[in-house]
Amino acid sequence: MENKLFVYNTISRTKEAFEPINPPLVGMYVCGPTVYGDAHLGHARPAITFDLVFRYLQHLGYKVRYVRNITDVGHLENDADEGEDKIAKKARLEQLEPMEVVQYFTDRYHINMNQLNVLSPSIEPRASGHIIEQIEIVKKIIEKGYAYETNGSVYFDVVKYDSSHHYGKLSGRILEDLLSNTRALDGQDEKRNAADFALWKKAEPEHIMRWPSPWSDGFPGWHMECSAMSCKYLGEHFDIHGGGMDLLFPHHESEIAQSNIANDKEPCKYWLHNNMITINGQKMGKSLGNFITLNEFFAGSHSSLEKAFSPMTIRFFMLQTHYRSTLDFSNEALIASEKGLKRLMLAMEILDKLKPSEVSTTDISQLSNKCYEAMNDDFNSPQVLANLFDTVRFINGVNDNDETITADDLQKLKVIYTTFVIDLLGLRNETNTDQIEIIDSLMTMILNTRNLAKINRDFAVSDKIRADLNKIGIAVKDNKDGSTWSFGI
RNA sequence: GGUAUCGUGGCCGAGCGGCUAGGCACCGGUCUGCAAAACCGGCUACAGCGGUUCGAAUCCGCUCGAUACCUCCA
Repeated sequence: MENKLFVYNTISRTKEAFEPINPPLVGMYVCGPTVYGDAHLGHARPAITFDLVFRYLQHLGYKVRYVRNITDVGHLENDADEGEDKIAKKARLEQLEPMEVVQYFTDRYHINMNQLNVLSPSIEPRASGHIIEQIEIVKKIIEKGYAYETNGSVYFDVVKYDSSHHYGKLSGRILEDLLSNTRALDGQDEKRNAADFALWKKAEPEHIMRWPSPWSDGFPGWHMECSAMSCKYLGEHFDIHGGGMDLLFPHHESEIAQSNIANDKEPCKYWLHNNMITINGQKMGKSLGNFITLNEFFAGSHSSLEKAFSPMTIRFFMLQTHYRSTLDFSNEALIASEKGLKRLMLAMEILDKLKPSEVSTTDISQLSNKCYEAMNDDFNSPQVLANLFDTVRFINGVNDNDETITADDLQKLKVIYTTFVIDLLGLRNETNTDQIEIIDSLMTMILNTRNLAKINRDFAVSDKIRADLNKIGIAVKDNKDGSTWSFGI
């Protein structure tokens, strides 16, 4: 295949040719959700971004092992409450076992991901299921002299590490700046330096989630789980590590440090980061009242939403923006996407029904190339969509007999649309295909009746039928040849 | 304050030195009993100020603004 994929590597700040370490195998690790609440837009973006990457790499013929973790241990409330495990807190409030909370929100996360047509990763490991692996890495780092124990907790010695490696090379930081910028901690400083981070944390008595270790009953430091699980399933040095840009520092930076000491090598070859999301230009936050979960989007049950937005609308909207750009949500923008998606899906339906002619009035071959070029340029999905929309105009033109297409080109066009819209962008028509045949028969009956009224010039009746159908969400359109219907307005 | 990512028309967003983005909205027109869809046409921007260049939205510098991270923890 002559396709040459280029990906933007955060660590080099440039687009690099993608060359797997062991082709055709590709290992990809992406930081998954912390399951202590319903998924929101901040979860949807990386999921959809790396779903696109996953789909495209497979399309190019690579055998991809995609690992996306579930974080289910040792989280703190980062807002008001101090020192309490996010999951443990929720468990206490709900009178549930911590693992019950984890299960509940993991299931709900999976449902949301299915709705967004995000493919399941190859492996979805849980941090709590890999405590032993994490402890082993901590031991290794201690043996190599880059970690120390204080009061049952183990910390990574960032200052020592930085003397031989560059701590901050991923996020563009310099250790001296980090140290000088760090605010003075009040009290119990177990760390030698402010920049040091925990590899193992001793659990306080009230902390429910805890595991035995050589140092204390406690839980692993945050960065440990990704190092342990990526190493276990993808090896010490794998191809792609992805995640949100908010994880750049300190999370991914620290993973690099751990890996360099534990395994004497970089964890991965390419670092890919998706950009963040804002709502009406503001960051999303519980305190700002614009914290909207995916379920609220799908149901339209949040005060700042004018209406419900379907999963495919959300997906389409995200794909209309490049993954490395910030993405701003607003009702107006979502409504625009909803209509755009509908136009695209309608064109695909029309495409299925087009009749071929002797000649084509446009050059189809360019479309495929343009779409591949866009995808190869760091997964430029908005450019792919723009290319497809250019052809929508042509498809409509054929339908209106203003343009013509040969049988051969028609077949090619169908393949291109199926490949890019359905397979790669992962968009799908949201009407239920099981029931659509019955509905279609019913609608034919209704429209025939309505047509009788029209022939009799009884427009009061014909308009009432159309208006009533409109109310239940069915649009009727009259053409020269008859009437057609569709879901929507 | 530091680091990172960005600042494009009414809105959302591609673009990476010269040439068209695309979607939505809006305004005309074709079609139509009416409407919608579809099609045709119109509107047409690059935060600001300097600089490089024959030529800059695109490169460089500064200013302003936005978002994320910079904390014990995930």
